[in-house]
Amino acid sequence: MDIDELARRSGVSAATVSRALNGRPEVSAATRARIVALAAELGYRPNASARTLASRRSGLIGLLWDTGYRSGGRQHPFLQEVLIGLKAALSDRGQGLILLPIVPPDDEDGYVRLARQYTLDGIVMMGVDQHTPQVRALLATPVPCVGLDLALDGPRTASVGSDNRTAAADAVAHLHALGHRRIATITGPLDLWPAAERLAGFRAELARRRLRRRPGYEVTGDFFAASGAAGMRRLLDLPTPPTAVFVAGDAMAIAAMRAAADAGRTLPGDVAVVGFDDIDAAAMVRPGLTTIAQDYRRFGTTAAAVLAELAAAPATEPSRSVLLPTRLVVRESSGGTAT
Amino acid sequence: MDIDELARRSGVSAATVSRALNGRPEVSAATRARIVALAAELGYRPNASARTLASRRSGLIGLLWDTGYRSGGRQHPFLQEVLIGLKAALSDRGQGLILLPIVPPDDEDGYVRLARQYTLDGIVMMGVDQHTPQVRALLATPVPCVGLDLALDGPRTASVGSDNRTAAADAVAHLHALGHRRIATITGPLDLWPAAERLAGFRAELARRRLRRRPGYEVTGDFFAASGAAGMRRLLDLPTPPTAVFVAGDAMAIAAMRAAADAGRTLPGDVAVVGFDDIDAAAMVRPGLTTIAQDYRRFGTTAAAVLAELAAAPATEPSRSVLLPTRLVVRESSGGTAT
DNA sequence: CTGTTAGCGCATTCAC
DNA sequence: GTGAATGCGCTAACAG
Repeated sequence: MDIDELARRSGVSAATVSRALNGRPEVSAATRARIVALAAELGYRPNASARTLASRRSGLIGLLWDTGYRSGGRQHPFLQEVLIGLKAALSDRGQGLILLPIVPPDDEDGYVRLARQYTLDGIVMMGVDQHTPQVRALLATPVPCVGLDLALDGPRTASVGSDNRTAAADAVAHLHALGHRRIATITGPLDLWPAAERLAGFRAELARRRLRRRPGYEVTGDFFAASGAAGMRRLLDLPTPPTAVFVAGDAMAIAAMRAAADAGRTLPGDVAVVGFDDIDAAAMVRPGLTTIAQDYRRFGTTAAAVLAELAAAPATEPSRSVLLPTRLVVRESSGGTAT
Repeated sequence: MDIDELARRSGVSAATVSRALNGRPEVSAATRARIVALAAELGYRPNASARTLASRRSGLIGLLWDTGYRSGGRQHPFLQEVLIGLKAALSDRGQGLILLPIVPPDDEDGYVRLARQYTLDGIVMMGVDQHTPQVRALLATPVPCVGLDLALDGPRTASVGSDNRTAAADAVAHLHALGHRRIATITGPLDLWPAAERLAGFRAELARRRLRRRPGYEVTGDFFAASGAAGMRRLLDLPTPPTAVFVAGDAMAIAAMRAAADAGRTLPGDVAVVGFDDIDAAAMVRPGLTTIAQDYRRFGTTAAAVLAELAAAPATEPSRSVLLPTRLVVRESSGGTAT
C-alpha cells in the first residue's frame, strides 16, 4: 500500500494524496475528506524514509544520553520518566525518538554527522558534558537542541530543568519552620548546573531568613552515596554541628542518614535530613526521606514542546531556559508533617 | 558531501563507492582502500533515509516498551541498563534504536504498520502483554522480535531472560545452607514468565533438598510493595511461620522486611529474606537485602545478537529462548556471608 | 572488477 | 484545485 495505490483508489493523483494527507491548503475539502477516510480505512502510512528523503525533515528527535554522568548511584534518577514524557509528547506530534550512539571524543563532528545522517529534527541531551568538542560542534549548528538539567549555549538551544533554586529554598524553609536554625548542606559537583543552583537557593533562603552561614556548613559532594556519608561525618565532627542538613541528592542523603545513625545520632531528633530527587529508595528506607520531587515526566513533554518552538523560530543567540516547579515530599527524616 | 561528490573525488562511479563502503566483494582492494580512506577523511556518512529507501533495510531496531507493567514500584528495575546494553551492541553493528509509540488497542495492526513505516530490521519488546491483538499481529509477521522477560511465539521470535529457575533454586540453597528448613515464598503474578519460573525453581530446590512444602508457604504477590508487606504478614500469622522467605522481587522484599519489623520480628534472626533484582534500594535499606542480581546490560547485548540471528535465519516456528546467568548478592537480610 | 541505468516512495516544483 | 514531471541520495540489476 503506497501512495500511488492510494491515489489510484481515490481517483486522484499521488500529488493530491500527498497534499491532502499533509494538510496543505490547496486541496478541496471534499477530496481531502475522501482521501483521508480511505487512507484510514486502508491503514496507509507514508514510508518514513521516502518522506524524509523528499521533504528533508524526518520527524525524528535524537536522544543524546551519556551514561557517564549518573547523579544518583546506579540508576540515573530520571531517565525512565523523562522517556515516558518524551515519547508521549513526541508521538502526539507524530514524531519519533531515536537513541543516538555516543561518539568517540576524537570524532569532533560525530554528532553533527549523526544529525545529518538521520536528518534529525532536533536533539535532546541529558547527562552529557556540554563542553566537549563533539557537543560544542553540535550546539553551534542550527539543529534545535534542548538540554535537560544542562545549561546549553548556541544559536538554537534551550534548557529545561527544575527550578532548583526555589526548590532548595523550599527545603530550607521547611527545616526552618520546624525550628532548625543550624542548617548545613551537602552539595553536588558545583560545575553542574543543578548542583550550583541548589546551593544558590540554599544560601539565598538562609539570607532571607537571617540565618547565619556558619563555617564548614557547606560540604561539596558528587551526588554519589560515598560522598554523602563522608559529608555527614564532617558535619557532625564540627565544633557546633548542624541540626539539619539539606543534601542535594537522595543517594547522598540516604548514605548521610546511615552515617549519622552509625555515629550514634538519632534521626530526625539529633539531625534532620532533606534530600533531592525523590528516588524510589527514599520511601523505602527508614526513617523515610523527606525530599524534593521533580516532575521528570514533564521534563520530557516540555523538551518536546521547546524543540518544536526552536524549530519554528529563527535562530537566536540567547538560549532560553524553562524552569519547572518541584514538590516537597515530607517524610520522617525531617520529622515534619505534610503540608 | 554526498555519494556523487565522493565518487568524483575518488575518480570512480557512485556505484563503486557504494560497493566499497558496504564491503561488497567485487571491489579491488586498492580502490576500496582509497575510497575508504577518502570517506573517512571527508567524514562522509551515507544518508540513512536514502539508504533505507534503496536497500529496504534501515538498520533500525524498534523498542516496544510499555510503561504499564512495572515490576518494581516506580522504576522499572531494568530499563536503563537494558538500554545501555542495547545501544552499545547495536551501534557496534552499525544499527540504531528507535522508541516506538504505544498504539491504541483498537488499532490491531498498528505495530505492523510502524514496522513497515520505519522499515524496521527488528523489534525488542519489554513490559508488554504479548497476548493483545496488536502484539500478536506483529509476532505473526516475519519481522524479527525478541522479548525480554517475555515468552514470545511466532515465526521469527525469541526470548531473552535470566535463568529464573536456577536463580530461585540458588536462593533456596543459600537459605538452606544457613540452616533454614522452613522456607516460604512470595511470588509475582504467575501469568508472567519470570514469576512462574521463579516459583518453579523454588519448588524444585525444596524437593531436591527434601524440604517439605508446607501449607500457606506460597503467597502470590504482584511485584508491588504493598503485596510484599501483605504477604509477609500472612506468613507470620501462620501457626508455624517460616524462618526464611524468598521474595520474587525486591520492592516486595523490602516492604516485607518492614512488615516483619513492624510485627516485632528481628531480621535476619527471626526471619531471613532473600529478594530478586538487586535494585538500588536493596543496598540502601538496612538490613541490606540479600538478593539475586540480574545482568540487565547483557539482556540488551543478547537481544541485539539474537535479533541478528533471527534476521539471518529462515523463519522457524519453534521460538528459541536464551537464559542468562544470575548472581546471588549476600547482604545482612539473610545473615549469610558472601561466598 | 567497474560504469550505466533504474528505481526505492514520497514531496514538491511547475504547468494547467 | 489538480496532474505531470522532477529529484531527494542511495543500492541493485544489468552490462561490459
